[in-house]
Amino acid sequence: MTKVMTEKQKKKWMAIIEAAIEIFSEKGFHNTKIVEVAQKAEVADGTVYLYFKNKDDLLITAFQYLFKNRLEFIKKKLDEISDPLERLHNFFKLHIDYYENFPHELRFSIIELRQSPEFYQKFPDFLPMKGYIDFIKQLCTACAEAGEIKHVNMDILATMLYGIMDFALTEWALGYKEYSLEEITNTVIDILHNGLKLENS
Amino acid sequence: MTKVMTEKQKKKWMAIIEAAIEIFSEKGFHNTKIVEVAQKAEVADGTVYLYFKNKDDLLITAFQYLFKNRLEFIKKKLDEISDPLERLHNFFKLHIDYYENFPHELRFSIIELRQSPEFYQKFPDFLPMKGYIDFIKQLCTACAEAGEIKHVNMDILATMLYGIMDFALTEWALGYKEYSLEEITNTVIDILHNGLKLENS
Amino acid sequence: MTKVMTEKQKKKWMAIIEAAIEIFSEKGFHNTKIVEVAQKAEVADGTVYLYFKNKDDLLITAFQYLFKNRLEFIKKKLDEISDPLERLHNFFKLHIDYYENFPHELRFSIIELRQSPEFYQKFPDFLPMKGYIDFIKQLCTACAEAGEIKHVNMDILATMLYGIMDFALTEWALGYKEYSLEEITNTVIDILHNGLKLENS
Amino acid sequence: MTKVMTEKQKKKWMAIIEAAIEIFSEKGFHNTKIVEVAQKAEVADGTVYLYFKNKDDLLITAFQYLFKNRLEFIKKKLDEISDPLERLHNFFKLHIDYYENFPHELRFSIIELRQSPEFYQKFPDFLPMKGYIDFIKQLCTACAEAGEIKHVNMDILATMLYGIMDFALTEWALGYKEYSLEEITNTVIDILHNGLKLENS
DNA sequence: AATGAATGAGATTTCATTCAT
DNA sequence: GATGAATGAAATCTCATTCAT
Repeated sequence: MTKVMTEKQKKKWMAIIEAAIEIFSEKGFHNTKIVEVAQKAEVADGTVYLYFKNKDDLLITAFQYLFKNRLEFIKKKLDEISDPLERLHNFFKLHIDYYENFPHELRFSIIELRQSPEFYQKFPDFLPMKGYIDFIKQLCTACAEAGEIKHVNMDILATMLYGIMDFALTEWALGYKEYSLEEITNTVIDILHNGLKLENS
Repeated sequence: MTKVMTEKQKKKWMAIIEAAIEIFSEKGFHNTKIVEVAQKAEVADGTVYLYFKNKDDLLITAFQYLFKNRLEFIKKKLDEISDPLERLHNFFKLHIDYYENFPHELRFSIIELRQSPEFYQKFPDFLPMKGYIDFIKQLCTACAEAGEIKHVNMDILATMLYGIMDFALTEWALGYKEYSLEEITNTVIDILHNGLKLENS
Repeated sequence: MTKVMTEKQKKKWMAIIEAAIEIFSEKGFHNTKIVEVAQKAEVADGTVYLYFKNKDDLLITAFQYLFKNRLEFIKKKLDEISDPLERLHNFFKLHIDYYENFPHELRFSIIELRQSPEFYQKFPDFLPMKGYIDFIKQLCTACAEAGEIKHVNMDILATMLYGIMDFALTEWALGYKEYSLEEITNTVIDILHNGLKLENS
Repeated sequence: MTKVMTEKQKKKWMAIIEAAIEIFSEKGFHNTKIVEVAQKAEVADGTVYLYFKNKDDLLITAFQYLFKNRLEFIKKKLDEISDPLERLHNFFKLHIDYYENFPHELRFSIIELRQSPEFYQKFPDFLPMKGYIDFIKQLCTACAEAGEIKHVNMDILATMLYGIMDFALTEWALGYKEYSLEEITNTVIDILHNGLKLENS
């Protein structure tokens, strides 16, 4: 794809990406046909190849687009808050909110994120979650520095937080559990903050 | 496959399952060719179809085999411990130990577990994690009843615990982080038990 | 296949159908490989599937094409004749002529027409001979109404006539008999018309 | 297969042939699996290959067995009749009777008789109908010699007669027509004997 | 640039046949 | 001789990608 795109081309690029995300999340990468994506984006099959090198490239670009969007959405909202702990708690809520509003993006990032190792070997620079987890780490570090939480390994903490959210959302999305997302959020925040230990123990 | 198998057949069945797990975890389900599995198991392509209905069946059976084995392995070890909290902590350690010993099983269960929704629709009874999470729930409930931890929603707690382990292991397996698995385990246990709140806050 | 075809596409469609008829009649349906058909039609394997849903569809469409063509060819020629008996006799001759001119169509319709019951169960609407036998029935009925032949069960008569032609042609096509097709035609017409009874008996 | 068979082996041979005829006639040659035949005959798959060289051989032998049996059955019955015309008429009735009693043999001989030309090329000696049509020819010749019917080309007449019966039975077997087999037989005999010409024409 | 018809490599699965027991 | 597990060749059909228009 040429570097500079006209407005019209940018629109087409986005139409394809968004069609791709929607269908990837419904059917999974391997069960998605390029024709379907093209049809949903209202372009010809061949056109997809004018904008993306191949199907892999479409997937990767879709991920990056998705994570970048989500992080921007959340960062913007968090800008209004200054207290570090408050910011961390709200991050959780926003992350979960986001998926309530864009459910197939959830399915997409959950289902397709974990590609085969071969995929990662082929594209070692594909680290869509990195920016995301780094941001969580920053939030945690800020809390620790403000004396609001303990000093633990912040890499581990951030990973742990992402993992909890990711898994809980997965289970919720797959419809196995009856509890509400809000209930999850509150329970998780409570456990993390206060621990499981009984107060008087 | 006929219900009753001779010893020889059982061996072949296992050879195929294990070859499948290994290759599925290296390449992912869709990039694995039955011929490869057959070759690794040292049987002919057609033989795979004597033991498994089709590729999907092979995947499903592989999962069930894996989860059953892991849970049995862990349950056996935990039998020696009676203190509920001790049992919960050890469960963590054993879960993580297990994967240190069988690394491609980790990759397999992490990578392939979350199939496309279509897959779940096709096989609604395929809930390999269910038994696993139920067991975690039992461990937690025992702790709560013994007055060792707070009474929270045990479904959420169990899911959360699984999610943490799962995600941390994924990150570790994919090689993004330098910290050791032991460090993860200890940090996680500490956070969950004592919370992130500073002692004197 | 889309309903509307360009001239170029129609040509390709016909090339495939005709290649199929030729090879089906040489080798039979089950011994015909799609690749062979594609090669003879000078298209890629995949192209066959752009024009026909699958191999069964190709067979069915080929039949319909063949019977429709033959019936049209014969009807056109018969239009020039008005005497009912004359028309019936000429129908015979034309039917047989047709196959002398298009020998593999003969082999095709003879060999493949009688598929397994399963085939008929799968495609209950596939009655390529129906139009053909109905037309014979009309010819016979016209003769009877014109007082040129006896009133017998016209369904049976039509079926009988088709059966005679079909079987005689088969034997001839398979090369068992030395007698000419013309000799067959004349003998058959004589027997049917005058009966086997001796004049003076 | 060794030339000399014990009683037990003969039984097995027949069990396989009869299973084959039954399944071939239900599903057609190409849709019949050797395993199915073996199961119905209550032998192992491998055993079929002890008695028959391969699937083709099984088909050929089945045909020969069938035609020989039918012809013997009919000849025996006809032995009781001496008038040539009577014998010819009864041949018709018996032929049709036979199939009423053994319906899948009908389907079998109708469906599978006309294999691909390749099949005939491979097995030029496979002429199961030959003996049958020859017999019809003898019956006709006898009538002619006895002055009961006209002298026409007896090859053609015999072929014609077989063709009529075959096609009428096919149509009847496939269930397209409502008329009874008896009605067919009588109409056919009448037409052949008296012709279609009106008496007074 | 956009189209979509055409391509053809590739993978699952079946099943006739073999062969060790 | 009988068994039936194992073999592996073979064929349909799909779909990412190309390319003539």
